[in-house]
Formats: sequence, C-alpha cells, structure tokens
Amino acid sequence: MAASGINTIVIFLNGQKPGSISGRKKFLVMIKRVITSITQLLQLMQSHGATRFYAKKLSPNDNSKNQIYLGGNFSALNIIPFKDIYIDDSDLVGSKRERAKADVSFYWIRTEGKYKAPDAQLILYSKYPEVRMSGFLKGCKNAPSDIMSIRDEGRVLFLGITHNGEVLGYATGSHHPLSKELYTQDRWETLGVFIEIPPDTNKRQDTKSQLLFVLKRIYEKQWIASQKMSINGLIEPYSARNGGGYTLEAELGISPNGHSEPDYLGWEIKQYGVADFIKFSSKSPVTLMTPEPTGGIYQDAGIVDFIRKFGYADKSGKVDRINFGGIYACNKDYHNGTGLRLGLDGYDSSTGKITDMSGGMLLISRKEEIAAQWGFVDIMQHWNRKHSQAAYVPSLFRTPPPEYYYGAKVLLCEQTDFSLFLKAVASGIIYYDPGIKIEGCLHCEITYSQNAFVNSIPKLKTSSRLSVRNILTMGRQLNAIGEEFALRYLSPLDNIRSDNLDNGILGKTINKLLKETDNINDHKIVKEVSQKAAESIKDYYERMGIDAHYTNKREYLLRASYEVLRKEELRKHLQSKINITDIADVKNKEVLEDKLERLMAIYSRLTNKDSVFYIPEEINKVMTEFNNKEIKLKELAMEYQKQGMSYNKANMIAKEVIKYEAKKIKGNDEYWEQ
DNA sequence: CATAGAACATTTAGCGCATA
DNA sequence: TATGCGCTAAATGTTCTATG
Repeated sequence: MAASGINTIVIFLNGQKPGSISGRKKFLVMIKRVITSITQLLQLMQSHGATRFYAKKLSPNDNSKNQIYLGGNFSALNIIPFKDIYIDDSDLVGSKRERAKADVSFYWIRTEGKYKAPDAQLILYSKYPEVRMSGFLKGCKNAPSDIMSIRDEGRVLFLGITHNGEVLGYATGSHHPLSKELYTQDRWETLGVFIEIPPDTNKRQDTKSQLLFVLKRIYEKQWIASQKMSINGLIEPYSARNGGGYTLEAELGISPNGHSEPDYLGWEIKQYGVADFIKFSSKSPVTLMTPEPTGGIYQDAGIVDFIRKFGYADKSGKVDRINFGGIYACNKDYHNGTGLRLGLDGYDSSTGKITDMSGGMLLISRKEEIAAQWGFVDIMQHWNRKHSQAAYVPSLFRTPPPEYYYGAKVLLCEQTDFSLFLKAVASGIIYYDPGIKIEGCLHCEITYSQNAFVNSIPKLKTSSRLSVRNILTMGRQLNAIGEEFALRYLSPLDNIRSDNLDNGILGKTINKLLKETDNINDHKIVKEVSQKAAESIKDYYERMGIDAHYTNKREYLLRASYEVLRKEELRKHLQSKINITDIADVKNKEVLEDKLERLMAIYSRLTNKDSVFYIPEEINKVMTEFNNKEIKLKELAMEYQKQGMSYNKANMIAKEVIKYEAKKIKGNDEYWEQ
C-alpha cells in the first residue's frame, strides 16, 4: 500500500541509520508493524493503555485551521477526557469574548511511539454551542500535519482513550486502508460525531455478538416503518400486514431473493408477532420451515390429486375452491375434514432414536394410505441447514402507518440436533399446519408451527434456563439479552445544552433510557405526565411574562422544568404502582419494580464519579454561567432586532452593552467596598 | 387526520484576521 | 508559510403546527 510505504519512509527518516545492520533489522520490524487494519491500530493503542476507541470521519472542515468539530453540544466531554475547564479571557486580537477551554492530554501515536501535542485543547463555544478541538499540531514534532492540515474528504481521525485520561490520536488519509475500512463498515454505533469502535473488533468470527449487536440497534430504533428491500437493494415502504419479516430483513440489509431464507452472518433470522413485550407470547404460530413432501400421494400423484382426495370444500362457501388445512400433530387424532393424522415411521419415541433412516414423517389416512411423506434424510438436511443457527425476534405491530417494533428478548437457537426436532414432533410440540387451496390455479404453502416455543419465552425471566430447555426439548440456548440491553443503553449523546440549567442532564437521559425500555402501556403514562408538565410550564410562562415566541429561551426553560417535573411524576407513579397488591397486578408489579430498579441504576451510574457519563458539578456551573450570559445577550440582541436592527448589528451592540454593564457593576462593587 | 411548510436543530463550510 | 481563533452562513436534518 502506498500509505504504508510512506509510513515506513518516515520511520526511516526519523533518526535511523539506513546503512547499519541494526537499522535494517529495525526497518524490517517496522514493515511488519505498519498498520493496515483497524484491529492492528486498536492493538497498538491498547499497548499504550487505551481502553475506549472512537473514530471520526473527518469533514473537510475538520482540520487544524478550522479545528475539529466535536459536536453541537458538550457531550464530547463525556468522550474526551480533559483537564479543568477554565475561562480564557486573554485579550488576543480576534478574540471577542471570554471562552471556555479545556486542556487535553493528547498524543499522536505511531508504531514507534507516542508524541505529545502540548497545546491540544478543547474549545467550548457556549454560544452555539459546540466543542472543537484545536492545537493538536502545534509544538508536536511528529504530528500528522500532512493529513490534519488539508481539507480532503475521507480522512479519519481515530482516538483511543486511556485509563489515565490520555487521548491517543491516529489520523489516516482518504486512501489509507484504515479509512477505507472505517467507511465500508456499518456495524458500529455512532456516538455524537464519533463512531464507537468496540475493543473486541478483532473477534470477527464471533457472529453471535455481531448479530446481537445489530439486533440491539434495531431494537433501539423502536418503531420502524414497514418496509421491504427490493431485489436491487432499495428499501421501499410495504403496507401489507406480513411486513414484519421484510422490515426486519431490510433493517439487516437482506433482500428477499427468491427462495433463500433471511440469513445474516449465517444466522437464520425469524420474527414473530407478539401482543406485548411483557409476555412475549406469539400472536400466531411460528413457522419453522416449509419443506415439500418427498413421498406419498402428494408426491406420486401430484398436489392436485392429493387435495382433491383429502381436501374439503371451502367452509365459507366459495365455489370452485378446495382447502387443505388443519393442525396435524402426532398426539392428535385423525383430522375431521381430511381424515389424516401425522405419524412417524422409523422412529422410536421411547428411546428418541431413529430406527430406520428411510422412514420419515407421514400423513396417514384411516385406510393406512400414505398421503404424504417427508423422508428423514431430506428433513434433516432442511432442519440443520435452517436451524444450526437461528434467531427468533419478537415484534410489535401498530398501524397506521404500519410499523414494527422489535423486542429485546431474542431467542437464539444453536447446535440443534435433528433428534431433538423429532422428539418435539413426536410430542406434538411441532406440528404440521398446512394452508393449501385449489382455486382454479394452484397455491401451495406448507407451514410447520411450534407453539411451545412461544409459550416458553416468558418463563425465561422467572424460571431457570434448564426448564426452558426441557420444555423446548431442543438444543437451544436462550439468551436473556433483554436485561443485557437495558444495561447497555447508556449513551452520552443527549443534548446537554438544553439541560444545563438544571440537573436536566440526568432527567433527559433517563427519559430516553426509559422510553427505550418502556412497554407500550407506559407510553400512556409518559404522555399523561408530559401533558401535565407542558401545562404547568405554560402557566409558568404566563406568570413570568415570558415571550413565547422567544423559542430558544422557551426551550431552555421548558426542557429543564419539564424534565424535573416528569422525573418526579414518573417516579411517583412507579412507586404507587408497586404498592398495588391485586393478584392481577403481580406481574405488573414485577415489571415496574424492574423498571424502577433500572431507573435507580441509571441514576447511580450517571452520578457516579468514575463513570464516563459523569459531569462534575463545577463544570456544569461554569457552563451554566456561560449559558446564562449568552441568554442575556441573545435577549438583548433580540430586542435590538425587534427595533429594526440587522442581526449582526444587534448582536454587536448587545455585546458591548453587556460588557459595559459588567464594568459598571464591577465599578459599583469597588465603590461600595471602599 | 394527513399534509405541507414553517420553525427549529444540527452539521459543515468558510471568511477574516491573527501569530510565530 | 503553517497554524490558530472566533464567528457566521449555508446546508442539511427533524419536529411542530396550521390547514383544509
């Protein structure tokens, strides 16, 4: 790679003696250590103590001249460790106001070491607000000036954060393999302007965690409009009621191409509709697979004759229509309409073993005719192919518009064994559920369904895994990822700006977190509470004579007070619910208790000083002060604007006025002190 | 009650002036 | 020349609200 070549040369120029043997040896070592993948970079950063990793796709404007944009709020402070925030009011030419800054221990890393950028700092523009990083090249000998001072698109800045608060930087140009790798991936979460790179990115082969990661993201999206990915990869809205599978597939980037089943990293993905995310009980049977019979009348005489022989006239009275439906389980008697039952041939249900591989599942008539047969061999193939790795995702549906919400509790099936499948068939857990009709033209669909599967999911929480496994009688591993998800919600992404006036940071975050974990029923609560809050805020405006048109200020106040109020209310509500002792509410209670616990956990995490989400009080204070000042300024400027001044002029004059008033106050103080 | 478009929010681009 | 600061404008994205 060209970039690696350049890298090597640079190493050479930096103090190596090309002629010497040791130099050459080192040179060879260096070649080996040139970084060509993100994994390698993470390893390098880890060797310097980094534990968290981020990347920012650099916009042209993210350069040393214009500084690197770190987001339109102060949440970047959650990501980049910094020293104290201080106010730089040195009257540099060009500096028009006081500005908050925070020093950062920033190092550029290379394969051969790390180099401190002594002047790196964060600038906290409270007015807009935004955070930018600057000074990262100044005074640093080995800084990647060639990358950080240009405006190329496609550049990437990788950051590694160490335990002791150092920031390690690594910049790559647009043609660098790392940049390309970052631009082509889409599995990582974004955190503000950053992409969060998980430390174990090198464990590529772990498709399970990858799958869970993606499913989590889909879950976090909450309601997703019904969609379907067309064969050419375009996502289109989809309005029919069976969009649950398509929507999930589209989210996973799978387009339904003919017969192939939805497959993500080797995992068979199935979704099933549920009525709520409490019980997770399926609305309808879950289709396991739809294999064609390999023998019997169905195969020999053909499907038309098969249905003519065993089917029944349409019950709703449609003429010229013969149906073949019903439920056929091994523990069920002959079906009334069709006179068939499901049986197993060549299988000993007492030992659970196949006695004859040429046997199979049969649909048998009272006259002992074999209406249809599925040979063990074929079915086994089918089963193992489809269910060696499968994930079942619950979904909620609502309309209009048609939308799906995929649940957090996903059932993962691994290492299935065909004998377990047969066991389930023998016991009637898995049954044959056809829906075939003849209506002039043919339409054929065969569905295997399994009810126990759905029923057993709610037990996950209360009973042990073993019992679930026993019920399922399949080699399945259940992962209670719901809980895991709940704990992993935390994201410092929130718009801290609007909440700075109070401890709204916590409120907002909790709001978001709760929303994400809420059950449907709780939307009502949220709505109720927010309405109440909105009313009282409106009240407050009127009392205070606040101009409702001044939306910025309104927003500040609204959000701050709203969050405080809502938080309180929600808590009260939860608390009261928990006291309900009705038998019917026991389950409810459990859910609510769980939620309250979660709420507390989130709280403690956010107020925990060791947490990356913690923002110290002093900083909040400084920033609040700033914001207050800015609000004042904006107000004043607004006044001038109302009087007909231009935006720029009004702002300038307001600035001067405030400066002047500050001086006046200071003067007064001095006067009184004397 | 869907809808357009207004209002608001977020992100990126870039100017003008500065220093060393 | 390379770098940095402060700010604003433009571009883009999202949410709210008036309207028929």
